[in-house]
Amino acid sequence: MRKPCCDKQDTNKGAWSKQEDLKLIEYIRKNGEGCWRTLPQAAGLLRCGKSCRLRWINYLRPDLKRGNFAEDEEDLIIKLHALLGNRWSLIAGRLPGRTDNEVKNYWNSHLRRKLMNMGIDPNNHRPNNVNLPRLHHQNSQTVSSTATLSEALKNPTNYQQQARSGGNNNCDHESDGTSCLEDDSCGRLPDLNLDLTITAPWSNPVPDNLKEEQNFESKVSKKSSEFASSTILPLFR
DNA sequence: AACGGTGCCAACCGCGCCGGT
DNA sequence: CACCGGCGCGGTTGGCACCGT
Repeated sequence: MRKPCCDKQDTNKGAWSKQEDLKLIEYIRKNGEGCWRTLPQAAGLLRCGKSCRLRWINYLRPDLKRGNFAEDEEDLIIKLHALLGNRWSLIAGRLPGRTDNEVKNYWNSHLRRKLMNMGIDPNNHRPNNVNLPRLHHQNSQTVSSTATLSEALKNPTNYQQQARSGGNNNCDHESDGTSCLEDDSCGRLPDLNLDLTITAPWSNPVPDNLKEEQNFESKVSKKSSEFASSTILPLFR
C-alpha cells in the first residue's frame, strides 16, 4: 500500500489564500519548480506537494492566458480530442497558456454540450442516432478538406450531412471517451477535417513547460505512439 | 426576498508511469 | 529484475455564482 503523499493532518485543504499564493510564487521565483514533495516545508506552506504543484500549474504560472477560449482554440480542442481522446495534457500542450485542467473543464462544460446540441456524439465525434451503413473505410472521405470545425459549429446541418456522407468508419468508440488511436480496428483517422495547419505555439527556446511535449511519443501508449509518430506528429511540425 | 436548480471551475483523489537504487 | 518514491494525469467533487421561479 502506497503511503499518502503527505501527512494529511498537518496540511491545509481547500481554497488557497492570498498569503499562500504569495509564498508559493516567491519560493518558485527564487528556487524554480521541481521537488514538489519538499517544497511546502521549504516554502513554509502547510500544503501537500501535489496541492502546491496543482496551484502553480493551474493558476499561478505567469504564462497562463486565462479568459475565454478563442474560436480557433475551440476548433483545435475539438480536432485534437477527436484524435487523442481525453488526453487533456497533450491537448493543452498545443494551446499555449492553457492548462489541462482548463481545457478539460472547458470541454466538459461548453464544447461537449455544443457538440451534443449539434447532434454529434462528443465521445466519438460522429452524428448521434443515425443508422449509418457501415462502409469500408477506403470508401470514406473526410468531412471537408476546407471547412473548419468552427464553421461546422456555425452550420451544424452541413456538418452533420458531411459527417453522414463521409463520416463512416469501422470504429466503435461509441461513448467511452477513447480515441481511434486505441483501436487497431479503426486503422484510420476519425473522419474530421484533419488538415491541421498548426504552427508551433512556442518560439525558441522552447519553454520548460512545453519541453515535455517533445517526448510526445513516450507519453502515449506504444500503439498510439507508432500511430502518432507516423501520422499525427508530422501534422504538428 | 427566498429558494431551488444549474453551470462553472478550482481543487482533490487515486492510479499509472518512470527513474533511481 | 524488483522495488520504491516522486511526479503527472484524468476523473471526480465541492463550493460559489448566477438565473429563473
